[in-house]
Amino acid sequence: MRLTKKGKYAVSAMLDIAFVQSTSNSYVKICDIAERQRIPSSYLEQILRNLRKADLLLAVTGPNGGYRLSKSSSDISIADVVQCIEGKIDSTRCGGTSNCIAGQECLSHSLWTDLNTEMELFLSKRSLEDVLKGRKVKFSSHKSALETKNMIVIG
Amino acid sequence: MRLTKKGKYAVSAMLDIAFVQSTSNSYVKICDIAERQRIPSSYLEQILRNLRKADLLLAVTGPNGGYRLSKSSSDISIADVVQCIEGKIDSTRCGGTSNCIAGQECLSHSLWTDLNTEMELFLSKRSLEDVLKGRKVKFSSHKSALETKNMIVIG
DNA sequence: CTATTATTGACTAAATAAGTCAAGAAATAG
DNA sequence: CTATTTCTTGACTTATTTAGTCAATAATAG
Repeated sequence: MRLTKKGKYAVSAMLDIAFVQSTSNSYVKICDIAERQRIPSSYLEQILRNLRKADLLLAVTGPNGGYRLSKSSSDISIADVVQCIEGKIDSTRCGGTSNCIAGQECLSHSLWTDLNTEMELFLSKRSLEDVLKGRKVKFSSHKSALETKNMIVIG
Repeated sequence: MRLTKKGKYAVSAMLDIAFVQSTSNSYVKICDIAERQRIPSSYLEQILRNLRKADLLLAVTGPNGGYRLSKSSSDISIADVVQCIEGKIDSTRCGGTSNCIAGQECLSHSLWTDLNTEMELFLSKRSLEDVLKGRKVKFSSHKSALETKNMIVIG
């Protein structure tokens, strides 16, 4: 499997957006996400662009624009996000063709495909909402999203 | 998690050795493993060296020398092999320190550590022997290991 | 019109993985 | 003891991937 910073940034960003949406109705700007999640904003642009193309995000240009989840945070799995950014998970040597060596499938082939399946399952079972809920929130609810901006550590 | 060609080569090589040992008593030479498993032999040297340093292999120099497993194939897990080559699996952004962002633990932190745990467990549960046994062997048992050499695709 | 914000694609830099090499040391067969 | 076989070592190069940058463009609210 592949799980790079880019994929982790993507998950952090999606969780950030999901969180902001859960407390306000506004669109979320790249630069705000970048600041909160400590992600280089020009890199984040690239990432959010892919998430949008994959229809996981909606974007609105212009003043008060930004990003929104395209569907409920309970309908987007971590696997959706990771696969969008990292591509299809594949641990095999042959790229899944089973032509590992001299046209034959090797034994570790199924070891790696089984591992893939395991990981995909793990990430598919968890929605953004699940992950958000897993957290003991660190700020009191009467504060606005803006006020607590610096405290949100959803990364 | 990290799982590169190097780690997969290592697993292939260990399975190859385990297999040869299960049919004969001889030490297994780098160049034979390299040929069967299609691994650049000078790269394989480097890999086997690490497996030896980690006491997963024993080596004997000189004519009829080569490598042997240091213990039973049922006592060496895939996790042992992968961790020896790839180092400790760590998917978190902070390197496990929980200082993800501004000194605070981020929410996805536990997502990634849980994923780590899951994968480690998966690989720990499988010994070399288990993986070998999972295979429907493709050659009849009356042939010698040497005769069937080219058919062994344990990769 | 102007300010704001996403969009695009091509670009560079840094890190990591993959692979090579040459010289050496150990063991053994003969 | 000598020639051959085989592992040992460490430094090296190259290729690939990841990470990050940038500048110009397009859309929209007010």
